[in-house]
Amino acid sequence: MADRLDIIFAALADPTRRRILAMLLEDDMAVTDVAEPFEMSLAAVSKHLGLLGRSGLISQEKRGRVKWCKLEPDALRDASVWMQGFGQFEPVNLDAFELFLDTELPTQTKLPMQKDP
Amino acid sequence: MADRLDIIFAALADPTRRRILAMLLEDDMAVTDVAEPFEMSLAAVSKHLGLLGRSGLISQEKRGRVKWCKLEPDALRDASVWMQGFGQFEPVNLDAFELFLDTELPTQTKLPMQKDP
DNA sequence: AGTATATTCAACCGATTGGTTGACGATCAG
DNA sequence: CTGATCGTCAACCAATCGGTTGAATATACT
Repeated sequence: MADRLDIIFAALADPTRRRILAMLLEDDMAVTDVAEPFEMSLAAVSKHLGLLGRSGLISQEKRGRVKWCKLEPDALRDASVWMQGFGQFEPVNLDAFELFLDTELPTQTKLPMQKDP
Repeated sequence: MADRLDIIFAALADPTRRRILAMLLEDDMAVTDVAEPFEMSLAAVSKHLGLLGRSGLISQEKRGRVKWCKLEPDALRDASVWMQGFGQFEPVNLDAFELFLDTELPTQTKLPMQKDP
């Protein structure tokens, strides 16, 4: 039942996981290396990585005995789009932005309003 | 301890709360009216609103016996900026959006990239 | 004053979360 | 084969979450 956005936002709602994502922004890493800067156990970090993997924010590929973690920034798109719906705060000017939406993008532009089952 | 981003993302990680935010995008609402379309108890919705209030995503002002809830989209800015750091992808339509920014808006347009502590 | 409306509070519940530890299965090196 | 390394699994724990119900508190209506 858990919506995709639920999972993404929940994944982002933890500082350890955000820090992991920031680390992976620089380069792919093995699980052990991801865990190294943290003060918690390896198992704990492994769990975080598992959750990030299930959320789609990272992918994991095992090569030999090491499992490589790779950032998948595309997974953030839905969440980002959702937030854009509220982001009239955005760079500047609400009216101009709405005008932009209405004129430049004839198709699917309206903010992704979401029905709930 | 809980970082501001923790609270924001956690607040967004629930479909009920996202739906509430979407409702408030249209207009300010009283607690009872917010609760009306949901199948859960009023108290449950009140809790959600409390959490949204603590997150800063909405503000609440009591006038008479009714408490008005107002969306505060600025609270999303930090989270949005954080996500932009990973979102090399475009907000809506990259080219058109940048054109929009450059033409309609002479001032502060570039999206801020963010360093991580 | 008495009643209805708007909202929260308090206590409770089951499920989930973020962490621990110790054992375990793979895989590599000597 | 032996031993070290990589990573997960399973069981446990305390805290939080999302929901319920019933009582309590304001404020408004008549």
